[in-house]
Amino acid sequence: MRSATPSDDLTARARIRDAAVARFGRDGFAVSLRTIAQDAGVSAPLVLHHFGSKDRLRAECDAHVLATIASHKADAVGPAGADHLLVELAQVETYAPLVAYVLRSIQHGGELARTFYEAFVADAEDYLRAGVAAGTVRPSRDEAARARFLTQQALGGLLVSLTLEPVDDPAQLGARLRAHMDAVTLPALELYTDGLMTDRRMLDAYLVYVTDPPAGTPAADPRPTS
Amino acid sequence: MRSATPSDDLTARARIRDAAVARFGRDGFAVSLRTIAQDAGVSAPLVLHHFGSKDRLRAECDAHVLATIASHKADAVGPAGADHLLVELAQVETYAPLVAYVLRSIQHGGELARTFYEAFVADAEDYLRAGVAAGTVRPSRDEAARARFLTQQALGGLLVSLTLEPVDDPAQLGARLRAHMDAVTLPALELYTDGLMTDRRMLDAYLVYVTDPPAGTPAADPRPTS
DNA sequence: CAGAACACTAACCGAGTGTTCAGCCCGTGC
DNA sequence: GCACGGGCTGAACACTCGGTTAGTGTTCTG
Repeated sequence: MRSATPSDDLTARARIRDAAVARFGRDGFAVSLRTIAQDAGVSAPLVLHHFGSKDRLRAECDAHVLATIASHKADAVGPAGADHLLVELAQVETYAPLVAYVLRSIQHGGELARTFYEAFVADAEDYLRAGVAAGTVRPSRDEAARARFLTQQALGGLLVSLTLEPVDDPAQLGARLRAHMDAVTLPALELYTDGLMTDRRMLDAYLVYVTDPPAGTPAADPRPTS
Repeated sequence: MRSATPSDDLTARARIRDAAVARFGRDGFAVSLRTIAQDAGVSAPLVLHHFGSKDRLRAECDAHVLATIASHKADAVGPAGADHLLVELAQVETYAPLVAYVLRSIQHGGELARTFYEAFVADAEDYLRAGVAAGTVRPSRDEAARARFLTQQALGGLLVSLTLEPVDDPAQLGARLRAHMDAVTLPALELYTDGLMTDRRMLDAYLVYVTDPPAGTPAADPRPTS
């Protein structure tokens, strides 16, 4: 579809899409079409005229954000995965709205959220595998679970921080994320380097527990009558 | 306020409040008063008659959930803090809606969310302090930051997991949270026991970086021309 | 210049929202 | 018997929402 001239993408349609991305990222997906239209400097029906419905506008925003960030992912290959990419990207003023949109999307759930999340998990798995191969990262008993765990926690921590102390001005999102990283780096590096426990008792206990669970269903089913 | 007879709290008013907590937890705070009223088996105006406005109903739900969970917190003093309390509580069928409400609240932000979060952070700080004193937990260079970091990540991970794969039936929330803990326990214990890195290079590099930052703005400025 | 195609808007629609109001039902006190 | 008052409801209000329609200019094409 959309076989029109390339200049088509530089006109009001793109303006509306960008305004929608910015508004969605700022205020969530419950914002009205009229607000978006006003931001773009057009009338509300024109939004529908171009995108058909609010859902399709949302879908187009998803695709746009996904494509834009994916195209800039190769460049920003840093030492840490997952959230670090978003933080780096949010520093660049232009991409801050896109990052806000992604975070809003993950907070809200839905298809794009899962897509991004799975991509982050895959990235983390690659990084960890490379680290293990290089000898800088300890191997895990379940590499996939560890990659998922780490990205889930990193992304979730970011989200909690941002939800509890929301950033009003999207221009300050970059600084805000940087502050989050600053607050998190020391505890994270401590934990990643030395761990938390002084001995292996809890881990060992869990390992024998999980390989040889105490007879019957563990704790989920209070009455294992079957 | 509410100096009425104690039986007042067992009637429709309480029924509406409970229905509201359940619905808010299930579908978020955007649900209509009519839906809540229907759940409670009353008319929509009666909800207003009892609570004045939707906001005040929300506030009353907040207070109720906060009081109920706080009163049961002393009992469920477990080994891990923060999210573990919620998981334990969600196992009990009666409290599952309350837990859903809390998580929904943290996802949404607002006052109650901050209240709960800060309480969790304080709890984690206590646990960690006790662990350090008992010699089972390594001391940190910044205990407050570590407590905040750990609860933020644990809570955020829970939230991300639940948002990306939402649970439809509130009765399954307990099982769902238990599954999350199962998926997370092994990587977490591995990380807490052995850490992630094989050497101290990154931590040491960060420590000298943070105590003696390279002149000028550190990393935010891509062109340290100075 | 005619005419089609396009970008765009004012006015409107039906649905759903929180909220208000007049009044019903029913137990209680005179 | 009857007024009364509180729990409660149906109808309706004012408002906003996403979406539709009909019609305006503008612009490009032949």
